[in-house]
Amino acid sequence: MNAPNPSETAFSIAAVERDTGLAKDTLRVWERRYGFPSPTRDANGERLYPADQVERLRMIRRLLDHGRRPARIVGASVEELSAMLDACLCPEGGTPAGRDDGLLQLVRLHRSVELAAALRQALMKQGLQRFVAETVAPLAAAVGEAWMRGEVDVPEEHLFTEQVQNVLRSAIGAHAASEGRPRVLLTTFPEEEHVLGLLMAEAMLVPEGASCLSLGTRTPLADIRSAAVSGGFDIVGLSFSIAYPARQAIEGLLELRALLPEEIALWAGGAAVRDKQKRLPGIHVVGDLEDTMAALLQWRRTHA
Amino acid sequence: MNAPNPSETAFSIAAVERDTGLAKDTLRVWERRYGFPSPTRDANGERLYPADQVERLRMIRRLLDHGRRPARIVGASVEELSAMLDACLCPEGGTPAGRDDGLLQLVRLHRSVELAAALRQALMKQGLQRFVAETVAPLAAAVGEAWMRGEVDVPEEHLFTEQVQNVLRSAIGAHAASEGRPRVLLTTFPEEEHVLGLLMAEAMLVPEGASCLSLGTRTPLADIRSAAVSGGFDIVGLSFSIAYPARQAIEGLLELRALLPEEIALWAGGAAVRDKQKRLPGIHVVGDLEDTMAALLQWRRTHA
DNA sequence: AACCACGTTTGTCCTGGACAAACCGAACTC
DNA sequence: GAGTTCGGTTTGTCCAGGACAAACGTGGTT
Repeated sequence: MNAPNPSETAFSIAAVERDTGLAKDTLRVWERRYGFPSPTRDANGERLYPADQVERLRMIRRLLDHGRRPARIVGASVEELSAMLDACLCPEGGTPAGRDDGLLQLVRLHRSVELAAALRQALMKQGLQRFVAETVAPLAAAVGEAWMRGEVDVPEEHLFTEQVQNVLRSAIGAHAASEGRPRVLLTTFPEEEHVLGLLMAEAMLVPEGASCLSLGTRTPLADIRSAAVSGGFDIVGLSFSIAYPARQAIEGLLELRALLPEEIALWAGGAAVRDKQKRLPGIHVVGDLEDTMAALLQWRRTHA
Repeated sequence: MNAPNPSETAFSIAAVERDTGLAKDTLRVWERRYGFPSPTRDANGERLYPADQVERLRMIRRLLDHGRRPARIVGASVEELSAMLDACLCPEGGTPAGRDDGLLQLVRLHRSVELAAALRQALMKQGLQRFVAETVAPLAAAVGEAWMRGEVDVPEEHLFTEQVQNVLRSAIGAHAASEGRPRVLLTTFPEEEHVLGLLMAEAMLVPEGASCLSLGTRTPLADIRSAAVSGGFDIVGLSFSIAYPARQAIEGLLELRALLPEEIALWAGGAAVRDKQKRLPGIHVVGDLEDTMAALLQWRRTHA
């Protein structure tokens, strides 16, 4: 069962790039500069990364996503990395008390059938908005933390995304296509692939009678503008995951703000833009889902 | 409006990699070997690809996806490439007569609002199965052809996928989660990102009373096996887009067949596996959507 | 018609050097 | 105290040109 088959315990540079998201050039230059990683070589002189080094690289990648810089962490031991990862979690201390980790366990154990069933059941019981606020959002946060800890990986994250997407899209579609105001256009910037933020926003807005259209992820700026103008939208909503570089988000938002006619509002949500309101004049930063509801009410008051 | 701003008419190698899907190493080695592309250089000696060369590279990429080899096409002129692309389309000659290209126009013109509305309307009128067979599938084929011709690009393809996904997922969700047989597990291999094939299959099967679970795209083989076994599925369905290398599909399918218990059937659909039935013993190749229905009937007859 | 051996094509990997953009912290201004 | 400007440092990406294994097509054989 655990035969030390090299093809199972060591990885080519291309495989490591896929697994860690670190470019081949980056892996080579780290080796040159910091002495890590230090892959062995195969008969042909090509790098072979042992599994434990790949694991360390994954931890490093997670820390980079949280804003650390390479110099201090590429040389660190597994224990030090682990300590840093812990420090990143719950900076205010302590896991939210009483959170239901049952769903998280289903994700971790790949229990796809049970997960799908449990999500549908929660939706029925809570209704769409409470389902999003009380089940999906906490679960997404829990999966994100587990990701940081290395307890979930790409396939688990994928399973989670897919099942939540299924449930949310069906529920959103069940609301009769509304003609109500405001008309909201939802999407992300071209470098952002995460779709759940959009779906959660849509799921909060649609039951309130807003009419939403999602362009999906990765829409070029010019396309956002033309869709917003030609579709007669009142609001454009952008979503940013935690891994999106804050600087790039701000730059892109300001550019889009300049592109859009004044009467179309621009809303931005997600970890990358939280607390950046002062740097984003003319843009409404929505910190969380409740903020979204508040923003909606405010818009309606203003445009009565 | 059309100021010859170099930053708008020339692209870095990284930008070309993103736009064409051709790796940086590949672009450099083609330049060395075939003399094309032949980018200019910026002040720092870095490659700058003019827009027309990027366009040619895109055409080349499309031909590669259809099985051509680089030696004959990398040196070709735009006219020759264009002729080859035409030859790839409708090898039997002639566009399907009377096809409704209205939806395709909406995709090409980025009319997201109208597209979403038209799709919903078609669904209402036709019902889920006919909608998939008569509207979605032809539209997907038309978008694929337009992609080959260069008339649609990433953003248009993305818009199309997103809107169809929305409509199909809500329609599928509207069917009460069925307990019926067979129980079908749907997914793709890790290198395959296209999700529409899965959704179309699910949309055909669910109204027949089958109970489907989609794991989404990019599921590792081992995860497919464990999900299929632990979920008590009767059938595992895999979908392959036209760009998926046939060789890799066959290899992966045989490996998965060996991994799965005998009593779980394995179905494969999509352009990459069409006409490969003889090379896939123990695997059911479904050529098109009607084949899927036939396969379902046959399964029920066998397992009565 | 299916299969295998052989030469060719083709993408990926290598080294080691270079540089610009991103980033940090300190000094400075409002 | 909050924000800005400015050097110095870090860091990712790019370059050249060589090498090789895997993928591919072809022609001969069963």
